Amino acid sequence: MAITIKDVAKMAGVSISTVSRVLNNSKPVSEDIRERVEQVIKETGYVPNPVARSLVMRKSRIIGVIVPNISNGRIGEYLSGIEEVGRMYQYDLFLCNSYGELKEEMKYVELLRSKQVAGMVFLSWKLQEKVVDLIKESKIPTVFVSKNTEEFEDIHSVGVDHFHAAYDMTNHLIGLGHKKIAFLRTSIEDDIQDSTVFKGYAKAHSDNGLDISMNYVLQGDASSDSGYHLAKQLIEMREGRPTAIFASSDEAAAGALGAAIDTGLKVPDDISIAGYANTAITSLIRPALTTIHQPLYDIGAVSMRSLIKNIEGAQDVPETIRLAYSIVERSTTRALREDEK
Amino acid sequence: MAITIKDVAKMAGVSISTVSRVLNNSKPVSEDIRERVEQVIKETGYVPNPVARSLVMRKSRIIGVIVPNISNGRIGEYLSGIEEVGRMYQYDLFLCNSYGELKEEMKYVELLRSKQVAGMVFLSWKLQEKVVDLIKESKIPTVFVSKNTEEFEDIHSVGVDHFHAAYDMTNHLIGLGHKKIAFLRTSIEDDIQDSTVFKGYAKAHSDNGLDISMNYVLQGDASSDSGYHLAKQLIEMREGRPTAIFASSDEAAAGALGAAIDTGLKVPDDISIAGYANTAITSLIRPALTTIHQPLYDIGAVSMRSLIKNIEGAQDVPETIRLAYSIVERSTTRALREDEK
DNA sequence: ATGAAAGCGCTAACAT
DNA sequence: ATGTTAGCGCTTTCAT
Repeated sequence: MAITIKDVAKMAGVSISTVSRVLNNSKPVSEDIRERVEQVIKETGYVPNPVARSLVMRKSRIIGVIVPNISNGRIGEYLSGIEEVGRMYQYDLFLCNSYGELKEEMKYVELLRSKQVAGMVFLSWKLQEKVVDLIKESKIPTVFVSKNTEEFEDIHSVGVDHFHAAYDMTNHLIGLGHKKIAFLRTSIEDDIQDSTVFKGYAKAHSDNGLDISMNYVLQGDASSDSGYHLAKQLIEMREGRPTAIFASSDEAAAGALGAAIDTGLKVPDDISIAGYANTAITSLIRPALTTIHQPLYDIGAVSMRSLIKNIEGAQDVPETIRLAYSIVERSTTRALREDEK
Repeated sequence: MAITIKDVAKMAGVSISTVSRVLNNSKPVSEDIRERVEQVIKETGYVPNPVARSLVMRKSRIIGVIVPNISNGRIGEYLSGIEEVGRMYQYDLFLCNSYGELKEEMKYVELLRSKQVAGMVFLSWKLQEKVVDLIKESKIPTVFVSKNTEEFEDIHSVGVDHFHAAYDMTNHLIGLGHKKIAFLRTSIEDDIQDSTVFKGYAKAHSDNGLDISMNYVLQGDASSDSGYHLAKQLIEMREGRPTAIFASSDEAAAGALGAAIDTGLKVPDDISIAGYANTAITSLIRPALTTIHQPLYDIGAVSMRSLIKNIEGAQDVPETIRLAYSIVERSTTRALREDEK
């Protein structure tokens, strides 16, 4: 059996309340007694039992983290940031993999609530109203990271302005002379018009007096496989083959690049490709991928810090934190010559 | 306040022990009472408080998972497997990122012990004796995943036979006619002779009557950056440039490939490259990377399953589980012509 | 400033 | 078969 507060009390010749007081600095304790207790703690290596603590305090130093896919590179980078600041503030992480499924998300929120977590970081490909409501009702301080956080009111969220990010990239492509820009969607919406990223893509077109053709807007998921197959479809178009592909995930963009190379196309000579998020693979593949840099690690870190501030300050002002993104032009995009436009 | 066992007992008109019994099926309860209690539970949506449970049982349904780097692709795949079977058996994951540092690893083991986790999955780039000893002493059921598990006795481990995997790949390369095979090491050992993977590389040479040149054995880490710079060194060699590079991580191999492409070399025409682990990037990059397939997801899943079996069976027979690996020949390697040998 | 005692929500030994 | 009770290890009134 591990040593308990009782043992420490006995050894120091004081009551357990006193030990608790020196442990938590909750009430004044005379100097000599404090020293005696601390001495015993050091000697015995006593560590308070966090389980007992949580029970009585109805609160733990555990942050529940719900993610849609642990093995995804982007999630990994968020997680690094989350973990880092969690550790800094002595919070522990309780990991839940929702597979992006609403049912799982709901289940995990309930689970975390029963675990008495101090707070939650909720990452999702696409936020659903039902979970948001459940979380609000649970009163557990939560920060959200998702592409569609702006659809909800009164929630804490950290991220990038996805609408403008997509807008800027599309605009950039148009500025390069591209008019036939395909868009690879990576999340399933009931209605495409709901997609924040798509809205940015569409707005950039209309602002430039360009129509978008739904033949160029393909639906898949964020995987490289999906990008590969979608791009293949695009490349095989008899006429009107797009001159650029904008994928809303780096993986899908990498897949598209693979498809281009496999079908003998040169990138960016024959087709331009742009990704989304600036994950590690973008600078690893050749040609290196043009993408939108998003400070994933920072988003993770900031969301965690903001969450902890919220927990400890017991404040509850919904905050929307937007971090800067930037277009990173690498080697998969180029300007069209006049005759190509 | 959430509803407790007391409330349920009162509402069902029974004692809390009875409720506890139907909850845990620990003792016979008459059919009608059981039904009444279950009815109340359903109506109220009561969920037992796992914290209180852990306190009295001195055990939780939490598995601590210590990993060296969450954002690493390989770790992500292990984690998926771990998470999946954990979920299947209703165990929750407590995540710790050690950054591969012994100090952190030790700290986390202590932390997890105080959290009364039911068991641990310990992933490490390189297992150190100190932490193994600490874990053994803690008596917490633990399964290890690391390249050097065979250096330790009486530990549970799941993985691949890294010695033979490296041996086979080197042998394969030699069979292709390569005699000048560079080796990119990815983990820092005090003594290179300690490295299991290096041993495989060396043995394949000696078995084929080949000497290894330490000029070809470069030391870096598992990152693509490291692979990039190391490969660049190799490529710039005035004479005796290696005809093949065997990197002990896919990322490093991908970096090496980038270096080759950037310096105008054709792969595999001018140089062959092989990686290690068959992570997602290997089939994403072009040319697709020859590597050693390791069932990462399965290793995660099997280690978790084996751990749970251990926890629940209360057995403690150290087991060494070796899963099959295989050489995956893709497009970064080729056979040398007679005149090139 | 210190100690005694209640109680957090639950399980399990003991009693009936 | 069911209820009573004693903790699990800790924090926090409430006395002193």
